[in-house]
Amino acid sequence: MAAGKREILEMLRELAQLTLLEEENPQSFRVRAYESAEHAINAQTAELSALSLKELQQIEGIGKSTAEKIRELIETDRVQRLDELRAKHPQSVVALLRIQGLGPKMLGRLRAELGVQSLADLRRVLAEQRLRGLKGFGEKSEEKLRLAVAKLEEQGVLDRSPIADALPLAERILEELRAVPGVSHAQYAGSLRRFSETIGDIDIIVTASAAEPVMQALIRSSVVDRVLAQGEGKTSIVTRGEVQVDLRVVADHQLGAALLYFTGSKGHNIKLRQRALARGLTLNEYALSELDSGKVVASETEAAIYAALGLPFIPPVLREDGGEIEAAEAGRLPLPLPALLGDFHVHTELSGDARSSLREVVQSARARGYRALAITEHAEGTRAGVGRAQLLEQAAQIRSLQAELGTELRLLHGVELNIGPEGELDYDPEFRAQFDFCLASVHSHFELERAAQTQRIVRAMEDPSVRMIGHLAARHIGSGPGIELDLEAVLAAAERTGTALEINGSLERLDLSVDMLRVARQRRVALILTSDAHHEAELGRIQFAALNAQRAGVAPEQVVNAWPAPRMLDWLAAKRA
DNA sequence: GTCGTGAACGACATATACTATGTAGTATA
Repeated sequence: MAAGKREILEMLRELAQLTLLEEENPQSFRVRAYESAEHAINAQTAELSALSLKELQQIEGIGKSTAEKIRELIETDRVQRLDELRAKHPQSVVALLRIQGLGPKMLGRLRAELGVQSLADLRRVLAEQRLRGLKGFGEKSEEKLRLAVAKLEEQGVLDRSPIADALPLAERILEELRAVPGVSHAQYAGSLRRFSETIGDIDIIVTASAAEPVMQALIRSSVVDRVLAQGEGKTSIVTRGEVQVDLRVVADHQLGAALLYFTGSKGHNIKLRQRALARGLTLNEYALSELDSGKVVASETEAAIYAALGLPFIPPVLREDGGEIEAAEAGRLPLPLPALLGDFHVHTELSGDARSSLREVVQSARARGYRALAITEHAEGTRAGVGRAQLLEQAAQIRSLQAELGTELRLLHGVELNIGPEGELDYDPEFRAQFDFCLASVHSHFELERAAQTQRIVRAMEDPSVRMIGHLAARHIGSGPGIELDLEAVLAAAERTGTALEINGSLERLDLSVDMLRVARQRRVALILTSDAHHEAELGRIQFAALNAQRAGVAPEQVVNAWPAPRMLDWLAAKRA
């Protein structure tokens, strides 16, 4: 099979890693070039195997050499340069790079001077205490390496955590740190603040009158398994759940610079620092200053630093080094979504897996200023599903509640239909037609092949009762990859049938994903943000959906619940042709 | 490795903290 985007990305990643071993220098131009090519390819949405050598070179960051390697991979399924490097640096050696604290230079010396070619070799020289004999190594570095090897063998390399795990953990740690006397501000930064789907480590910024008590509070926290590093300004720990947490304590007036630095991304930071240099300024995690005099230009807020660099504030979710600085400069940053006026995927205690009463959910929606709310229990096709009699009873309750509410909040009696393996839906057409709002989603048969999955979704869309497809990919971040789909075919069907697609705000799902949204925003497909709340307190999750939409650059015009209330209500009332 | 300038070559490399060693490696965004 011809290589696709995934294979090309894997090739570039491996080239970068092997070249790192080859040159023993992380700053090598080649390593950086492969990494930037990986970045460039990742941003492509076109079918790469169809691109010629020339067309590939049109992509910024792809030159002659990389373009040739990509074509070579597509045409022959192998790359000569890669094979050569693989021969020189066997997989057993590459694997050693995953040991924390072991970089390309030390690894190079272990190979050259002690003949280490695998984890087994490394374990042997550690046992024989031969490492401490090397220049620049001592007992401590030997012990540190021994510990790192043990950790790697125990449970593999530190994995990235799904955001659904990392966010609550970060909130919990922040709560502990905020309780420390002298702390004026504590928040998370890093990929968590950029709202990435998975989080490598949790970065926390604290401003406080003194750093030491804050560091001590973290080290003594019950979540801590071990301390990796501890200095005056920075402390790193690993939690018992194997998540690394980095804490920085800075002065109040440094908060903006610290946040900017620790929020990243790395590529975004480098671009900002280069931009600073071009203006005779230098940017570090403490301040933006004049290069020659050292005079501080801005440091207190991120906005002030961006402004001093001639840029508007760039929201954290956009700081991925994906052209956002250029867009900001040209005034083309995507607009944030306006206040959302409704939620169209909410469960009450009637669903077996939800907790709040109808009244509690409605109260929460009112408090949020919503103009529309769809109550959408699971239909009978799922485990937590609800039968006809109960739904009819709920319809009556909703009618009477609506009478109390007047026009302030329009209640919709909805349901979340289950899409069966063949696209079949719950109940019967007449019963489904009674609902104000039906969404349909996949909850099982994830293993069907791509064509069958696409077909079942399209069939569901063609049913006149279905207004929206819920969590299209049916994935669970970190555990279930979801179903394979022909996204273009699904989008075409959504356009044709006027079916909206959900942006589900549950942190386990975040579905449509950012990648899918980037494709969907090119089409005339209506999108609806939802919380998929199973408790009244979870209505706020709709903001996570909004972050995902913003990250993908979705325009407000495409989002039904970002429209003015009359237009949104018209859309809901409209019967499909 | 890429890219821009000018047709082969030079420029490109942000800024800092921590650790274990006595200058450098590794790590972080």
